[in-house]
Amino acid sequence: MKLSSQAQAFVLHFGEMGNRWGFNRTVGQMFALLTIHPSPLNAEQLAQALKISRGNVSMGLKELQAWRLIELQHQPGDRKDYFTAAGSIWELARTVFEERRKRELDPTLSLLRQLLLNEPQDEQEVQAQEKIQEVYSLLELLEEFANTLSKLDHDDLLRLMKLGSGIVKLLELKSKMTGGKTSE
Amino acid sequence: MKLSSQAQAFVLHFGEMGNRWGFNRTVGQMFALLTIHPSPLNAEQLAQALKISRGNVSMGLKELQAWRLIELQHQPGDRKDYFTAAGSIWELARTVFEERRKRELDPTLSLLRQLLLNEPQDEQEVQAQEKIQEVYSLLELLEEFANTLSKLDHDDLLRLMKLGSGIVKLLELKSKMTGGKTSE
DNA sequence: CTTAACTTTCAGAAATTTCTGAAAATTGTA
DNA sequence: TACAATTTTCAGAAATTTCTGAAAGTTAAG
Repeated sequence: MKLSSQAQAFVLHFGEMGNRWGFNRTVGQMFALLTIHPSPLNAEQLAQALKISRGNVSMGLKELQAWRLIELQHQPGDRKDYFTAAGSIWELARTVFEERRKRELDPTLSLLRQLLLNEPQDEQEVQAQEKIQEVYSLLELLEEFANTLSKLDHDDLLRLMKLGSGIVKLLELKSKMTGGKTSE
Repeated sequence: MKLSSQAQAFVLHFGEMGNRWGFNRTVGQMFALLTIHPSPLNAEQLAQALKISRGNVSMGLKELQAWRLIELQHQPGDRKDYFTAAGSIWELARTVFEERRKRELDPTLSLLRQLLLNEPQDEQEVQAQEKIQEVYSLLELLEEFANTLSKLDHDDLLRLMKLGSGIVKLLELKSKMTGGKTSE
């Protein structure tokens, strides 16, 4: 378990970006290491490579499994649990995307839905309600769009992402064919 | 500065989601309050409404300005600084999207670009390099796609997001016209 | 059943982040 | 310029998150 300086830098960086991506430093490092390492690793190896405690590794693995980002494997004749990244880079990215959608969007949608059930009691509340409705509509649309993207197969997703400004032309094309704008 | 229970719940929730969206509790609360409140608020009012210190408000306002999510206004005959959310809900969402792209993608792209400049020294490093290249390509594509989306005007964005599974048909349509798949 | 290999748990320690409030800095007005 | 109103800063306090490591739990093999 000797890391090249390349791998080292990669792992440390993902540790630092961890916060922003939704997990903590060591979880980020563990994920990066399992992603970049060619073969599965066990808890002991992770602890040693990252210089963190065995307990911390155990907790981190649990979290990465909750994110569905790693999977357990067994080596024949070895009782230890070995882990690897759950799939290709693209699959991992998809999973992160989906999990983040769940964690960042769903709780808010659920609360706002709740709030919109109440009857506003005065002018103040009517105005607040309107704002809440706007936020809700936007987030709901975003959620649906995210779902749509999640369901695209790899080729379609790739094509879509590569469209660039061609996307506008395509939208106009569609517009002409069906003869309508969504905002009308 | 009396908050309806609606507004209260909205503000508290955005405080709690704050972490996940890239800022801390009180910054999240301040942003929510400035978004839902019909008129601009000054620092004193924010401190009072959220029961936080004046200094904390000052720091929070600074951060929200760095995010370009609020803007300063002045009331005639009043020396205090008043703040409101910087634009409509849609504009705010766009801004959050762009700022997050900057914070979550750009540093990583920059590091990976750096790592890819090094000549791999052995087989291990060649393999690592390949993985890094994969991650880089994906993130770069994501960044470009995010840029494309950012540049779409409101109507186009709305149309795109509402396409749902229609998006596949549109992609196929394009495919037929130009006669190619991106993956070939 | 027993044991040894391994994993998980969790109380408290350490590290990090956030918050307070008093002092310093800034700014508009006279 | 002087001053009062307002905002900013920042050292230390408080709150929160993360981490450790020893103990408890689990599991496969004999």
